[in-house]
Amino acid sequence: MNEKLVLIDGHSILNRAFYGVPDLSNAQGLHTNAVYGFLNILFKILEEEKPDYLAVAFDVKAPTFRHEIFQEYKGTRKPMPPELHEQVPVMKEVLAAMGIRTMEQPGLEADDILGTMAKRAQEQGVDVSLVSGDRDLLQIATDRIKIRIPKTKGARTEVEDYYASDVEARYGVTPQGFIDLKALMGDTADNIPGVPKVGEKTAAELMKQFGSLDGIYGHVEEVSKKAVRESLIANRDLAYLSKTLATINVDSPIGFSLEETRIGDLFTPEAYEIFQRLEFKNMLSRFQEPVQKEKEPGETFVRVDTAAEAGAVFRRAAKAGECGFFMAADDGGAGMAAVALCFQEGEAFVLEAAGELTEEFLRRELAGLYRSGAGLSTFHVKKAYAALLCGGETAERKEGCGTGGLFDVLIAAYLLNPLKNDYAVEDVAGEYLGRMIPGRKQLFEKLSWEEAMEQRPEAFLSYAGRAACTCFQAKNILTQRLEETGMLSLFEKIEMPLSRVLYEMEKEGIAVRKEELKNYGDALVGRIGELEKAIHEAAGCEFNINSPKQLGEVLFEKMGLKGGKKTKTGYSTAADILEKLASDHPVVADVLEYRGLTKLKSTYADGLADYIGPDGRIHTSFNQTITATGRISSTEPNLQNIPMRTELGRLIRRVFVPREGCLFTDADYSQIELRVLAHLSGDQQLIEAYRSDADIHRITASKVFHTPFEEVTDLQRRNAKAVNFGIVYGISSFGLSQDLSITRKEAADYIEQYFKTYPDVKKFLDGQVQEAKEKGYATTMFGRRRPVPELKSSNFMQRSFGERVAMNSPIQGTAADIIKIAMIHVWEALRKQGLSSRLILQIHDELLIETEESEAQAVKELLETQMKRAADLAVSLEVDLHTGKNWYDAK
DNA sequence: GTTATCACG
DNA sequence: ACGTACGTGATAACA
Repeated sequence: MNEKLVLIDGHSILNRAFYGVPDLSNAQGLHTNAVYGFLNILFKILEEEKPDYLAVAFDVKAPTFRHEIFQEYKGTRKPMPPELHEQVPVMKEVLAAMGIRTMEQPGLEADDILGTMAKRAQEQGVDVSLVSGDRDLLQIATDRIKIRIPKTKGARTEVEDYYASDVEARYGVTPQGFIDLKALMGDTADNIPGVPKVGEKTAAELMKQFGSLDGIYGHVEEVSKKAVRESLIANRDLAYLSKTLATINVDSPIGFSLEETRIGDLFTPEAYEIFQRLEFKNMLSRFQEPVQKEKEPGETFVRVDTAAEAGAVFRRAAKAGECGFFMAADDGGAGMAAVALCFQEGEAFVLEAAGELTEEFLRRELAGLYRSGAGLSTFHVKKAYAALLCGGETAERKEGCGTGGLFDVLIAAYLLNPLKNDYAVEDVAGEYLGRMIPGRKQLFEKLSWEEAMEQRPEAFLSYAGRAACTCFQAKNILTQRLEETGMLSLFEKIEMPLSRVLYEMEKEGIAVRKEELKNYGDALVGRIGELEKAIHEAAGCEFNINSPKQLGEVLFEKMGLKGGKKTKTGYSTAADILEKLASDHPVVADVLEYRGLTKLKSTYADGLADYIGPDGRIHTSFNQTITATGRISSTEPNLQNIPMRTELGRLIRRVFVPREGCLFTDADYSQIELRVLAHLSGDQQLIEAYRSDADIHRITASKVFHTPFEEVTDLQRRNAKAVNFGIVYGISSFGLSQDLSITRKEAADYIEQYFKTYPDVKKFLDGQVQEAKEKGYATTMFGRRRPVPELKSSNFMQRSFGERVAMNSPIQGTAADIIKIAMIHVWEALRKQGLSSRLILQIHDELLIETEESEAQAVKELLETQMKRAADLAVSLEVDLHTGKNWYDAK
């Protein structure tokens, strides 16, 4: 078995990875997608080849790059985008850390280095795999040198392999012939002139006929096309010059030997640190276990397993006055595997729920610690309330939401960077304490806390201990960062109290009538069956209507509807496309109806049923650290997207009911985002419009279309409404034209008129973009920040997106801040007034209260008061109130 | 696991 | 010329 060398064309693969992998960046804003993609390709190749030697070649100077998709536009050399440029040194750093030889040499192109290395290795009896995205390398393929070209196919990469024989099979020329082919065609991107009049087709034909460049010139008179023949004769020198230029020099004077490329351990501690920094979390699992650092000097984790000792630990924590704790609890606070405490740097006590230390015991002790008035810092406080609050609250903490003294590291980290997909204790440790610690996934993969505790006791001890220490230590720095960024008050006054409110709302849940839900679902089945039959009949075959792929094929190929391609995988069958085709064939309407009904059935009728608990209620999760703008989200199930817009869908709200003796009170803000816009922009026209208390869309229509208020048509009002929405989203004429099915020109006119009507709105929006460009983030009225890294992108699309985000985020975010404030005040007012009515749902601009019948009036007044006064704007906040015996009736 | 679709504000 | 509305989450299909 021969030894094996893998050679990689560095810039080419990096370039390919850059365009093949969606934009990624780490916490420092460094782009990482190309490096990530490169490593994925590298690992795939290494797994397949298991080589003995490995090296990566770079050009010394690579100012420009040519991407595959630009190859057809010969001569277009795209400058390397800065997002890619900044990744080149990072890539080299990564390779160096992994002990992989990088080869670059002034005066030599990467191709020449690769070719020479490949040839020398071959001479030494070593098999070679050369990985490049560039087909030019095919010329050095032999029966021992394999050229491997990675292709991004959808999500994963496939590799095309070429030995010399494969080149011939695929292109009809030998690797040598490949050079001649290029010499004939030329390649402006590589500054190879080629022979005028000879393009891709002609060159291939000539090569087929004569076999080589020499062959062609040996029989040049036999070239049939006159123009080509004359050009060949006239440009003989040019052709041979081109050949020289196109030839990769496999005898370059390189200063690299095969031996120095021998592979060592790639997964070194240095590499581990870089991977951490780049946030390539899923790649960390490739590292051997021992990479998890030895305990830092002076770091001690103590396992405590008797009640007496545990009690002493809690007393010491209370005495210390400041304590970080970490609860290893998987679901919403129900089961707790362990709790770890840290009240002195570098020292943690881990209390596992076992033996004497029952969960109940731990909860009580924790609650006692909290009642003692100690400052507590933890990660995901919402999960801890079940413990913290057991046994009641102290009188002083019954004021407000009682979150004084609590600090949630998760929420703080979210506020400081709301764009991350997930937050974990280990990330906070790395980002804010500069301490790299092994992550949960890395240590325990998919184990539950309970399993981790049993199967990896030592790792569990140190993870839990470190987590507690991280909470303890991070509080200061996070507080400081919140202060510096102007978000401390947002954190203390809004987010922390809100976490308590959300906990209570989740615990409360909402009652759902199971039988009625079942009936609702059953009622859909009949019609779904009818539609299915009708659609299959119209199509003339049975197929899965739920498959966009099959549906597209049936509609657009078999039935010949004109639709054209829309998505990268095929035809779009989205509702807005189908609606435009509804008049072409009756089956389209059936498909749309079928879609609507199956959605109701699967997501709502069947989907919700799975979440009804033993208490007959659904307890959703309200997530506080998900959205980029500051909204909350709802999962398992999502109760923020229960149907509303169609009557049939809306009927499902009848199954959501208040408990016995209660009714629902529903309160929603009227156009809160537009009112926020009026306030933030200070536009007098818009403010006046709201002060006049008339239909805002109608007023806008009247002004924009220069029509007396009374004569505004429904269409004009609808258009004005769409413009109003568009403004909030960060308007573009294209987006508006799509929404209204009008031309872009007309849409642009509407927008222009709108801005003439409300000139300060335009000033405001422009200012927001400007400010976000300068600062790198957008800000809400309450200081919440959303970073907008897209504004720096060199890509037009991305940058435009950034601009819309810069316009939208302050508006959506401020509205989110306001309703959060309202929620806290409503919750506190209910408690203060001793009412038993409960806040149970929030749907962005709407609150739902399960209201004790006798408290109906009090609740109404309280809701209206608190919601209206949640923020002091230049326009009033209006609230619509409804009551009913189910959610449908209360809207 | 990713993609397309569609429910909500 | 580029190709889009802002913010979410659940489902089914498909790889």
